Amino acid sequence: MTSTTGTAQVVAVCAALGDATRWQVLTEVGRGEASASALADRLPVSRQAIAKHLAVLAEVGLVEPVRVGREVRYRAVGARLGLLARTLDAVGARWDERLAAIARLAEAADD
Amino acid sequence: MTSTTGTAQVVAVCAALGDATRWQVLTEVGRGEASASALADRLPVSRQAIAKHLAVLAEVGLVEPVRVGREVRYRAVGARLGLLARTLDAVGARWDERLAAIARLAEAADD
DNA sequence: CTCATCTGCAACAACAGAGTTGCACCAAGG
DNA sequence: CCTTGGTGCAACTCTGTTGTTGCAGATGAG
Repeated sequence: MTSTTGTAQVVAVCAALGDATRWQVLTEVGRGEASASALADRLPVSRQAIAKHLAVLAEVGLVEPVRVGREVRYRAVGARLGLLARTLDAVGARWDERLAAIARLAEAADD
Repeated sequence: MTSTTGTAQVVAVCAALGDATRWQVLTEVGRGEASASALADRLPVSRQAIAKHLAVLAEVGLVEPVRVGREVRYRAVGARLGLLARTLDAVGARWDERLAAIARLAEAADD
């Protein structure tokens, strides 16, 4: 198990986050554990559509199923989002650092 | 000017990052400024496909066009990625903090 | 036991997007 | 001037995804 996220997983998680309805489902789950049926009452889509979104979110670890009696509630996993955030930040920092290095070289060449 | 990213923009940027080919284009640009034609030589897709990906990336600010003579080179904007990372991290932290608060309540109820 | 409710599977329609090819246009260099 | 390499636009195909409806199966409540 790596502490850094592979590029394939980065793409997968971002793809999961890159849908307006799915983001709405995710944030709603973030407000508190909820089942697909409960979410269908609050959101303007059918229960099955929400179930599919939850399956996608669970696939990449952004959400976790919790069996409560006969219903399946889902809870948001903040750590997964935090891990992605750190990976993205590291990549972005590398780009900017590279540009800064080039800028330093150009400045040194002026002498 | 907000220091936090709106949900619509979060979804848009994540959607831009949620494609394997586009991520490949982005990381290649991150290695150094490059034009669509130059990228087409290194990647297994046509120049027009790359041009579309660059347009999507530029739309959300992950990449920036730089005119050099008659060619248009693109450079990766790490700050944009860093901003997204901070937004995602804040959201994830909120979820986990909420869960921790519930855990504290449950523990207090045990007394 | 019976009923209501929640879940899961499957088939289908509709839309979005990724990729291609082809052509026109512009600008630098011989 | 003319050629060459780069960009931009448009149309088309094709695959994947989103969302729907319908039905069957499980499971707790009365």
